[in-house]
Amino acid sequence: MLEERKKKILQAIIDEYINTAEPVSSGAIEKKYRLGCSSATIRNEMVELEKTGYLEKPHTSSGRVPSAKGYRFYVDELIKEDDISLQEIKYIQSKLETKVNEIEELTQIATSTLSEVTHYTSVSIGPRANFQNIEEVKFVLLGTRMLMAVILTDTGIVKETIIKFDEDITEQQVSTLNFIFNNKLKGKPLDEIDKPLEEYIFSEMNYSLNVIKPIMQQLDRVINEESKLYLEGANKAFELPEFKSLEVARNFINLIDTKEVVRDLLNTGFAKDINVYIGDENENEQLKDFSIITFKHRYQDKDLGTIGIIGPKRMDYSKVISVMKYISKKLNGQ
Amino acid sequence: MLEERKKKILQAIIDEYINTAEPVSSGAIEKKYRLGCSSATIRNEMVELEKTGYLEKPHTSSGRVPSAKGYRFYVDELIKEDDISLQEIKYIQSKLETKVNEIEELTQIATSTLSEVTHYTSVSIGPRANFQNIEEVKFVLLGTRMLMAVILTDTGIVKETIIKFDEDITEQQVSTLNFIFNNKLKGKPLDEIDKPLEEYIFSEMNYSLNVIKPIMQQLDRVINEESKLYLEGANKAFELPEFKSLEVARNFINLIDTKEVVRDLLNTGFAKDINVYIGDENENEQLKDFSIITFKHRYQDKDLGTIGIIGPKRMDYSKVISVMKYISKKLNGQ
DNA sequence: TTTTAGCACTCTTCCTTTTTGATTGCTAAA
DNA sequence: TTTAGCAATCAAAAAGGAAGAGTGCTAAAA
Repeated sequence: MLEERKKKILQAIIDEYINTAEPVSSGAIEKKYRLGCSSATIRNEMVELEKTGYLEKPHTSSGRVPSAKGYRFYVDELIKEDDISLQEIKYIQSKLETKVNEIEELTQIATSTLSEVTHYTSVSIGPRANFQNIEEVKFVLLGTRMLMAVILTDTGIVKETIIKFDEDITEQQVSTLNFIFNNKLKGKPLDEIDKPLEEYIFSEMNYSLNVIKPIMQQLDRVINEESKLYLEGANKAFELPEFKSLEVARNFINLIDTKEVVRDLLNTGFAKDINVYIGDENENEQLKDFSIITFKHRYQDKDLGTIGIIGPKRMDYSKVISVMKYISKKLNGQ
Repeated sequence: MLEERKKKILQAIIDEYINTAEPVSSGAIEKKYRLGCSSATIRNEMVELEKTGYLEKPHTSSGRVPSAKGYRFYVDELIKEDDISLQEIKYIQSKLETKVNEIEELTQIATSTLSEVTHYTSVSIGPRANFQNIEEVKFVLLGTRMLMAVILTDTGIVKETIIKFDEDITEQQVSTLNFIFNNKLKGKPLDEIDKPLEEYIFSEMNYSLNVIKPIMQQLDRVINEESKLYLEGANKAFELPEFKSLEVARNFINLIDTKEVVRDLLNTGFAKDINVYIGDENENEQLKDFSIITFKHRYQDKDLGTIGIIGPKRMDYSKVISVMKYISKKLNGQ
């Protein structure tokens, strides 16, 4: 689709731009990259690459800058595989070996490691609770009027919540609750906890409404509640030259401060292992100046959350994707 | 210590500067504030106020700007009491009425409300666990090799943690654990959970080391672990004119991104109800351009966490302090 | 003695103009 | 098809100048 030399020139321009953040001139390419042709030839090719939409010019007499289409081609066709050093591999290994008791913690360690190695802002979120099946539900009485409900899912994720009552709860009632919920819910998807169970309890058990109602409400809340966002290295963004512009900096802070947008981002589209959204490929207007790269934290093919990077369009895609692939492989058990 | 007229002029200058973020001229004060004297007189007083260190001049022919000493005097002596509107009171009331099951949630609601009403970035942290007494400890078996320990403190704060084992745990063992911990620990401060208990268990119970060791380790971790920071409205800072300077903006992001600094801030010095740290009154160099105002979330005089605001030195101290006082009063039960 | 009008002086800010230098696109020769 | 050469373009930096806000000082007024 693109002749070999054009590819090489495009790759050189994008590599150079990723490094310098300055529009790239034909002269710079001629000098730095041995392509066996003069700057005039490169210039001619650049005109073509601009006509076909891979490059852009900030103004008439400036060098070229990759367009979104250019980046897309770069990511799809020109990316460097395994752009990761031995040192980085060792660092990631040591970080991921940390012993954790909760999966969420491992996701967070992976997220912060990703940010440290790539120097971009990273973000993660746990899996949607309602896609998981219930393994076990346990109720614990705390004091006399407070109940803790602990839900264990088949993916090994534990969710707990506290329910307060206006009247005393007896240990007897707690045992009954434990019995009902475990018999009725084992193996069911979490979102089935709602209606059918409520009906069952009311018909079969004739259970006190004052006790069941708050429990159902709170369980419903916990199950449907979005899991917490974890953000790491927001300050790293400010090292980048694009953040010299106050406008861009402000947009970025607004973006990561309005959690919903980031959440949506992490919750959409997982056709591939690694998902790359470049600039205005994102539906959200706020994201037009940024690129997002995400992948799923999987263990034995179970979804344990999503991890992503938010950075400028001029991102080191090769590095980020290589690091992500490595982390993803490690998380999934080698 | 300062004559009446000087006070009035200082107050006028600071009020004006807080509003406009521009150096304040003698003429502006004469026009806007009815002080019954000419701009020349005000000018003369300003010279004195500068000599005694309350004011500063960015350059020879500019208006005056408050110094740290000026702000300090303003906060100590000139602050407006109850600088809070009826509308704001109503808004805060409605927010704080939200029914919550966990105290942490209430702290967070208070924190975000504070940010919304004042338009500054707010931050909060839970109480130090090891200052609290244990009310109850409960162990719950999840599956066969996972134990959840739930600790209820006398302040009503619930902490839970998961412990994983390499061997199966029986319900029998769990009951024994519940019995031991509750008899031995009730009413004790959380940090006594460590050594004495371990000894007791080993001597009295002859309990399997494989079970007790991980439990003790994990409990120790949970108790000594700092509670999570909650940050709200970081983007609000970018509306302020001082954040036009990239330097300041970057410092701010670095600050709130390195959690330790914020944590230290919230964990120090509670001589007064409301604590104000202006600019370089903060020990940390990073904070020299910012002011911090903090207060304790108390309920029935029990410490439930700390809530604070981080903003520019040119902060609306009257408003922030009034709003904080009101929120603090409401949290403490009217 | 205190206050105030008047005014020269100081600096920043904003605007315009000039200079510089990088880079292109085109032309014509290789 | 490639390349050397060169005029044309335009942003960015530097330089210059005008405007205006504000001060500090002096001398008169209260």
